[in-house]
Amino acid sequence: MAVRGAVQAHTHNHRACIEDALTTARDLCAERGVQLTPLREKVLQIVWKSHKPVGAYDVLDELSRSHKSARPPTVYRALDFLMDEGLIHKIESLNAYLGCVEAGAPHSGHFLICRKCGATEEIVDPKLEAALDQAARRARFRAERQVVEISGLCAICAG
Amino acid sequence: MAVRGAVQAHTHNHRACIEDALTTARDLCAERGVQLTPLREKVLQIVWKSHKPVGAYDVLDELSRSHKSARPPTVYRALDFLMDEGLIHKIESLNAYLGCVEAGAPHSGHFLICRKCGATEEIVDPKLEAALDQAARRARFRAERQVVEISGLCAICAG
DNA sequence: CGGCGGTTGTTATGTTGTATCATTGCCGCA
DNA sequence: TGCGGCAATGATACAACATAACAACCGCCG
Repeated sequence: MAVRGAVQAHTHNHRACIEDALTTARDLCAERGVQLTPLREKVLQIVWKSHKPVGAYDVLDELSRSHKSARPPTVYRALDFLMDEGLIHKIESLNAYLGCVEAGAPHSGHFLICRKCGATEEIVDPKLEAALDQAARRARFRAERQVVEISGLCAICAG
Repeated sequence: MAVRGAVQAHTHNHRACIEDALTTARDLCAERGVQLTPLREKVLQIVWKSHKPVGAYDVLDELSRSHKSARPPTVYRALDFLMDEGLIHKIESLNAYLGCVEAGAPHSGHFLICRKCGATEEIVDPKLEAALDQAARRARFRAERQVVEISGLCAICAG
Protein backbone atom coordinates (compact mmCIF):
# COMPACT_ATOMS: atom_id res chain seq x y z
CA MET A 1 0.00 0.00 0.00
CA ALA A 2 1.67 3.14 -1.15
CA VAL A 3 -0.65 5.81 0.04
CA ARG A 4 -1.91 6.33 3.54
CA GLY A 5 -3.90 9.40 4.25
CA ALA A 6 -6.92 11.10 5.61
CA VAL A 7 -9.36 8.25 5.36
CA GLN A 8 -7.03 5.51 6.45
CA ALA A 9 -5.64 7.62 9.25
CA HIS A 10 -8.91 7.30 11.11
CA THR A 11 -9.06 3.56 10.93
CA HIS A 12 -5.74 1.87 10.36
CA ASN A 13 -3.34 0.25 12.78
CA HIS A 14 -1.00 3.11 13.24
CA ARG A 15 1.48 1.23 15.42
CA ALA A 16 2.21 -1.06 12.48
CA CYS A 17 2.33 1.94 10.23
CA ILE A 18 5.12 3.52 12.28
CA GLU A 19 6.98 0.24 12.48
CA ASP A 20 6.88 -0.09 8.71
CA ALA A 21 8.27 3.37 8.29
CA LEU A 22 11.09 2.77 10.76
CA THR A 23 12.00 -0.57 9.24
CA THR A 24 12.07 0.90 5.76
CA ALA A 25 14.20 3.75 7.00
CA ARG A 26 16.69 1.45 8.69
CA ASP A 27 16.99 -0.67 5.57
CA LEU A 28 17.45 2.29 3.27
CA CYS A 29 20.07 3.93 5.44
CA ALA A 30 21.98 0.68 5.76
CA GLU A 31 21.95 0.25 1.97
CA ARG A 32 23.19 3.76 1.48
CA GLY A 33 25.84 3.61 4.17
CA VAL A 34 24.43 6.56 6.09
CA GLN A 35 23.78 6.56 9.80
CA LEU A 36 20.26 6.44 11.10
CA THR A 37 21.44 7.22 14.61
CA PRO A 38 19.18 6.76 17.65
CA LEU A 39 18.59 10.50 17.70
CA ARG A 40 17.54 10.60 14.07
CA GLU A 41 15.41 7.52 14.45
CA LYS A 42 13.67 9.06 17.44
CA VAL A 43 12.90 12.20 15.44
CA LEU A 44 11.57 10.10 12.58
CA GLN A 45 9.36 8.23 15.04
CA ILE A 46 8.02 11.50 16.42
CA VAL A 47 7.21 12.80 12.96
CA TRP A 48 5.39 9.56 12.26
CA LYS A 49 3.30 9.71 15.43
CA SER A 50 0.39 10.91 13.35
CA HIS A 51 -0.52 11.55 9.77
CA LYS A 52 -0.53 15.24 10.45
CA PRO A 53 2.38 17.54 9.71
CA VAL A 54 4.30 18.34 12.87
CA GLY A 55 6.25 21.50 13.57
CA ALA A 56 9.94 21.46 14.40
CA TYR A 57 9.29 22.88 17.85
CA ASP A 58 6.65 20.26 18.54
CA VAL A 59 9.25 17.66 17.63
CA LEU A 60 11.62 19.42 20.00
CA ASP A 61 9.12 19.32 22.87
CA GLU A 62 8.54 15.65 22.37
CA LEU A 63 12.19 14.85 21.86
CA SER A 64 13.10 16.68 25.05
CA ARG A 65 11.31 14.08 27.15
CA SER A 66 13.92 11.48 26.29
CA HIS A 67 16.70 13.76 25.28
CA LYS A 68 17.24 16.63 27.67
CA SER A 69 20.05 18.24 25.73
CA ALA A 70 17.89 18.70 22.63
CA ARG A 71 17.88 22.21 21.20
CA PRO A 72 16.58 23.68 17.92
CA PRO A 73 19.71 22.74 15.96
CA THR A 74 19.42 19.17 17.22
CA VAL A 75 16.00 18.90 15.67
CA TYR A 76 16.70 20.81 12.47
CA ARG A 77 19.80 18.74 11.78
CA ALA A 78 17.86 15.54 12.19
CA LEU A 79 15.03 16.86 10.02
CA ASP A 80 17.51 17.92 7.34
CA PHE A 81 19.08 14.49 7.36
CA LEU A 82 15.70 12.81 7.07
CA MET A 83 14.70 15.09 4.21
CA ASP A 84 17.98 14.47 2.40
CA GLU A 85 17.33 10.75 2.65
CA GLY A 86 13.76 11.19 1.45
CA LEU A 87 12.26 9.86 4.67
CA ILE A 88 10.17 12.90 5.44
CA HIS A 89 8.75 15.88 3.56
CA LYS A 90 8.42 19.49 4.56
CA ILE A 91 4.96 20.98 4.14
CA GLU A 92 5.87 24.50 3.12
CA SER A 93 2.49 26.07 3.67
CA LEU A 94 2.50 24.92 7.29
CA ASN A 95 6.20 25.02 8.14
CA ALA A 96 5.81 21.47 9.31
CA TYR A 97 7.07 18.00 8.54
CA LEU A 98 5.44 14.74 7.56
CA GLY A 99 6.61 11.16 7.17
CA CYS A 100 7.05 10.09 3.58
CA VAL A 101 5.04 7.11 2.44
CA GLU A 102 7.25 6.50 -0.57
CA ALA A 103 10.64 6.52 1.09
CA GLY A 104 13.27 5.19 -1.21
CA ALA A 105 11.82 6.57 -4.40
CA PRO A 106 13.21 10.08 -4.80
CA HIS A 107 10.34 12.44 -5.46
CA SER A 108 8.68 15.67 -4.51
CA GLY A 109 5.56 14.91 -2.57
CA HIS A 110 2.10 16.06 -3.50
CA PHE A 111 -0.28 16.58 -0.61
CA LEU A 112 -3.91 16.94 0.34
CA ILE A 113 -4.11 18.81 3.63
CA CYS A 114 -7.35 18.96 5.61
CA ARG A 115 -7.63 22.35 7.25
CA LYS A 116 -10.09 21.02 9.81
CA CYS A 117 -8.61 17.78 11.14
CA GLY A 118 -5.08 18.31 9.86
CA ALA A 119 -4.83 14.88 8.30
CA THR A 120 -2.54 15.05 5.33
CA GLU A 121 -2.38 12.54 2.55
CA GLU A 122 0.53 12.15 0.22
CA ILE A 123 -0.79 11.40 -3.22
CA VAL A 124 1.01 9.72 -6.07
CA ASP A 125 -0.64 10.58 -9.34
CA PRO A 126 1.18 10.05 -12.64
CA LYS A 127 -1.23 12.33 -14.48
CA LEU A 128 -0.51 15.12 -12.08
CA GLU A 129 3.22 14.51 -12.43
CA ALA A 130 2.85 14.67 -16.18
CA ALA A 131 0.83 17.87 -16.08
CA LEU A 132 3.45 19.50 -13.87
CA ASP A 133 6.30 18.37 -16.07
CA GLN A 134 4.53 19.60 -19.15
CA ALA A 135 3.73 22.97 -17.63
CA ALA A 136 7.40 23.46 -16.85
CA ARG A 137 8.59 22.19 -20.21
CA ARG A 138 6.26 24.57 -22.01
CA ALA A 139 8.12 27.46 -20.38
CA ARG A 140 11.49 25.83 -21.07
CA PHE A 141 11.90 25.62 -17.34
CA ARG A 142 14.18 22.96 -15.85
CA ALA A 143 12.20 21.73 -12.86
CA GLU A 144 14.09 20.41 -9.88
CA ARG A 145 11.62 20.48 -7.05
CA GLN A 146 7.86 20.61 -6.86
CA VAL A 147 5.81 21.94 -4.00
CA VAL A 148 2.21 20.85 -4.44
CA GLU A 149 -0.03 21.33 -1.44
CA ILE A 150 -3.79 21.32 -1.83
CA SER A 151 -5.67 22.53 1.24
CA GLY A 152 -9.33 22.04 1.94
CA LEU A 153 -11.55 19.50 3.63
CA CYS A 154 -10.90 15.79 3.65
CA ALA A 155 -13.64 13.33 2.73
CA ILE A 156 -14.59 12.85 6.37
CA CYS A 157 -14.60 16.49 7.45
CA ALA A 158 -16.51 17.53 4.34
CA GLY A 159 -19.19 15.05 5.38
CA MET B 1 -0.91 39.41 -22.02
CA ALA B 2 -1.72 37.30 -19.04
CA VAL B 3 1.61 35.84 -18.14
CA ARG B 4 4.80 37.68 -17.50
CA GLY B 5 7.70 35.78 -16.17
CA ALA B 6 11.29 34.80 -16.34
CA VAL B 7 11.90 35.43 -20.00
CA GLN B 8 9.89 38.59 -20.28
CA ALA B 9 11.31 39.95 -17.07
CA HIS B 10 14.67 40.38 -18.72
CA THR B 11 13.39 42.36 -21.62
CA HIS B 12 10.10 44.09 -21.01
CA ASN B 13 9.29 47.63 -20.02
CA HIS B 14 8.87 47.11 -16.35
CA ARG B 15 7.75 50.63 -15.59
CA ALA B 16 4.68 50.07 -17.72
CA CYS B 17 4.25 46.71 -16.14
CA ILE B 18 4.01 48.24 -12.65
CA GLU B 19 1.66 50.93 -13.91
CA ASP B 20 -0.63 48.31 -15.37
CA ALA B 21 -0.72 46.46 -12.09
CA LEU B 22 -1.48 49.61 -10.10
CA THR B 23 -4.18 50.74 -12.48
CA THR B 24 -5.82 47.33 -12.42
CA ALA B 25 -5.65 47.31 -8.64
CA ARG B 26 -7.21 50.76 -8.34
CA ASP B 27 -10.03 49.78 -10.68
CA LEU B 28 -10.73 46.52 -8.92
CA CYS B 29 -10.77 48.08 -5.47
CA ALA B 30 -13.07 50.85 -6.65
CA GLU B 31 -15.47 48.30 -8.13
CA ARG B 32 -15.47 46.32 -4.93
CA GLY B 33 -15.83 49.29 -2.64
CA VAL B 34 -12.65 48.53 -0.72
CA GLN B 35 -9.94 51.05 0.03
CA LEU B 36 -6.66 50.87 -1.78
CA THR B 37 -5.12 53.41 0.57
CA PRO B 38 -1.82 55.14 -0.20
CA LEU B 39 -0.09 52.81 2.23
CA ARG B 40 -1.50 49.70 0.58
CA GLU B 41 -0.76 51.05 -2.86
CA LYS B 42 2.81 51.75 -1.87
CA VAL B 43 3.22 48.20 -0.60
CA LEU B 44 1.76 46.87 -3.82
CA GLN B 45 4.19 49.00 -5.78
CA ILE B 46 7.11 47.68 -3.74
CA VAL B 47 6.05 44.08 -4.31
CA TRP B 48 5.85 44.84 -8.02
CA LYS B 49 9.33 46.38 -8.21
CA SER B 50 10.57 43.14 -9.71
CA HIS B 51 9.29 39.81 -10.87
CA LYS B 52 10.97 38.18 -7.93
CA PRO B 53 9.21 37.30 -4.71
CA VAL B 54 9.99 39.82 -2.00
CA GLY B 55 10.06 39.15 1.73
CA ALA B 56 7.87 41.04 4.17
CA TYR B 57 10.86 42.54 5.91
CA ASP B 58 12.33 43.68 2.61
CA VAL B 59 9.03 45.40 1.93
CA LEU B 60 9.32 46.94 5.38
CA ASP B 61 12.83 48.26 4.69
CA GLU B 62 11.71 49.82 1.46
CA LEU B 63 8.49 51.16 2.90
CA SER B 64 10.35 52.77 5.78
CA ARG B 65 12.02 55.21 3.42
CA SER B 66 8.74 56.97 2.78
CA HIS B 67 6.90 55.87 5.84
CA LYS B 68 8.94 56.13 8.99
CA SER B 69 6.27 54.76 11.27
CA ALA B 70 6.11 51.46 9.40
CA ARG B 71 6.43 48.36 11.57
CA PRO B 72 5.91 44.64 10.86
CA PRO B 73 2.15 44.79 11.46
CA THR B 74 1.91 47.69 9.03
CA VAL B 75 3.37 45.54 6.31
CA TYR B 76 1.59 42.31 7.16
CA ARG B 77 -1.76 44.06 7.27
CA ALA B 78 -1.18 45.55 3.86
CA LEU B 79 0.00 42.23 2.48
CA ASP B 80 -3.03 40.48 3.95
CA PHE B 81 -5.32 43.03 2.35
CA LEU B 82 -3.62 42.63 -1.01
CA MET B 83 -3.84 38.86 -0.79
CA ASP B 84 -7.52 38.99 0.18
CA GLU B 85 -8.15 41.11 -2.88
CA GLY B 86 -6.15 38.75 -5.08
CA LEU B 87 -3.58 41.38 -5.99
CA ILE B 88 -0.56 39.47 -4.75
CA HIS B 89 0.33 35.87 -3.96
CA LYS B 90 2.42 34.41 -1.20
CA ILE B 91 5.16 32.05 -2.31
CA GLU B 92 5.12 29.57 0.55
CA SER B 93 8.42 27.91 -0.18
CA LEU B 94 10.20 31.27 0.08
CA ASN B 95 8.05 33.07 2.63
CA ALA B 96 7.81 35.87 0.13
CA TYR B 97 5.25 37.77 -1.89
CA LEU B 98 4.74 38.36 -5.58
CA GLY B 99 2.45 40.55 -7.64
CA CYS B 100 -0.41 38.67 -9.25
CA VAL B 101 -0.63 38.85 -13.03
CA GLU B 102 -4.25 37.73 -13.06
CA ALA B 103 -5.69 40.11 -10.51
CA GLY B 104 -9.44 40.10 -10.60
CA ALA B 105 -9.84 36.43 -11.43
CA PRO B 106 -9.90 34.61 -8.12
CA HIS B 107 -7.42 31.77 -8.30
CA SER B 108 -4.55 30.01 -6.60
CA GLY B 109 -1.39 30.83 -8.43
CA HIS B 110 0.96 28.30 -9.94
CA PHE B 111 4.58 29.31 -10.14
CA LEU B 112 7.90 28.56 -11.77
CA ILE B 113 10.67 29.85 -9.52
CA CYS B 114 14.24 30.12 -10.78
CA ARG B 115 16.59 29.28 -7.95
CA LYS B 116 19.45 31.11 -9.66
CA CYS B 117 18.07 34.46 -10.77
CA GLY B 118 14.95 34.42 -8.61
CA ALA B 119 12.64 35.34 -11.46
CA THR B 120 9.25 33.83 -10.84
CA GLU B 121 6.62 33.29 -13.44
CA GLU B 122 2.98 32.76 -12.67
CA ILE B 123 1.61 30.20 -15.06
CA VAL B 124 -1.97 29.66 -16.09
CA ASP B 125 -2.43 26.17 -17.42
CA PRO B 126 -5.91 24.64 -17.72
CA LYS B 127 -4.49 21.15 -18.02
CA LEU B 128 -2.61 21.56 -14.80
CA GLU B 129 -5.73 22.95 -13.13
CA ALA B 130 -7.66 19.93 -14.34
CA ALA B 131 -5.05 17.47 -13.14
CA LEU B 132 -5.05 19.09 -9.70
CA ASP B 133 -8.82 19.09 -9.49
CA GLN B 134 -8.98 15.49 -10.55
CA ALA B 135 -6.34 14.39 -8.07
CA ALA B 136 -8.36 15.97 -5.27
CA ARG B 137 -11.66 14.62 -6.51
CA ARG B 138 -10.25 11.13 -6.69
CA ALA B 139 -9.62 11.31 -2.94
CA ARG B 140 -13.04 12.90 -2.31
CA PHE B 141 -11.15 15.92 -1.10
CA ARG B 142 -12.81 19.32 -1.25
CA ALA B 143 -10.01 21.58 -2.45
CA GLU B 144 -10.02 25.19 -1.39
CA ARG B 145 -6.53 26.40 -2.01
CA GLN B 146 -3.65 25.16 -4.13
CA VAL B 147 0.01 25.80 -3.52
CA VAL B 148 1.96 24.86 -6.62
CA GLU B 149 5.55 26.04 -6.73
CA ILE B 150 8.02 24.47 -9.12
CA SER B 151 11.63 25.40 -8.44
CA GLY B 152 14.52 24.94 -10.80
CA LEU B 153 16.26 26.91 -13.51
CA CYS B 154 14.52 29.28 -15.85
CA ALA B 155 15.12 29.11 -19.59
CA ILE B 156 17.83 31.76 -19.43
CA CYS B 157 19.73 30.45 -16.42
CA ALA B 158 19.60 26.88 -17.74
CA GLY B 159 21.34 28.19 -20.87
C1' DC C 1 49.33 7.95 18.93
C1' DG C 2 47.27 11.45 15.99
C1' DG C 3 44.47 13.30 12.75
C1' DC C 4 40.13 13.12 10.15
C1' DG C 5 35.20 13.05 9.28
C1' DG C 6 30.82 12.73 11.02
C1' DT C 7 27.68 13.57 14.82
C1' DT C 8 26.07 15.98 18.71
C1' DG C 9 26.30 19.77 22.34
C1' DT C 10 25.93 24.66 23.37
C1' DT C 11 25.15 29.51 23.05
C1' DA C 12 23.56 33.07 20.64
C1' DT C 13 21.19 35.27 17.05
C1' DG C 14 18.54 35.94 12.75
C1' DT C 15 14.11 35.77 10.27
C1' DT C 16 9.21 35.57 9.85
C1' DG C 17 4.76 36.48 11.72
C1' DT C 18 0.99 37.87 15.57
C1' DA C 19 -1.43 39.67 19.67
C1' DT C 20 -3.05 43.54 21.79
C1' DC C 21 -4.41 47.94 22.74
C1' DA C 22 -4.22 52.93 21.55
C1' DT C 23 -5.08 56.54 18.21
C1' DT C 24 -6.77 58.75 14.14
C1' DG C 25 -9.97 60.06 10.63
C1' DC C 26 -14.16 59.75 8.38
C1' DC C 27 -19.11 59.41 7.98
C1' DG C 28 -23.89 59.12 9.24
C1' DC C 29 -27.08 60.81 12.23
C1' DA C 30 -29.68 62.94 16.08
C1' DT D 1 -22.69 70.73 16.30
C1' DG D 2 -21.52 66.76 18.82
C1' DC D 3 -21.64 61.84 19.22
C1' DG D 4 -21.07 56.93 18.07
C1' DG D 5 -19.36 53.56 15.11
C1' DC D 6 -16.21 51.64 11.89
C1' DA D 7 -12.07 51.07 9.18
C1' DA D 8 -7.31 52.03 9.04
C1' DT D 9 -3.06 52.89 11.15
C1' DG D 10 0.33 53.49 15.14
C1' DA D 11 2.95 51.33 18.68
C1' DT D 12 4.80 47.85 21.86
C1' DA D 13 5.67 43.44 22.81
C1' DC D 14 6.17 38.80 21.86
C1' DA D 15 5.68 34.15 19.52
C1' DA D 16 7.17 30.90 16.07
C1' DC D 17 10.46 29.24 12.87
C1' DA D 18 15.29 28.68 11.59
C1' DT D 19 20.46 29.13 11.38
C1' DA D 20 25.46 30.57 12.58
C1' DA D 21 29.42 29.43 14.84
C1' DC D 22 32.32 26.99 17.62
C1' DA D 23 33.28 23.22 21.00
C1' DA D 24 33.30 18.43 22.28
C1' DC D 25 33.03 13.71 21.43
C1' DC D 26 33.82 9.30 18.99
C1' DG D 27 35.06 5.73 15.89
C1' DC D 28 38.31 4.61 12.48
C1' DC D 29 42.40 4.26 9.96
C1' DG D 30 47.19 5.15 8.82
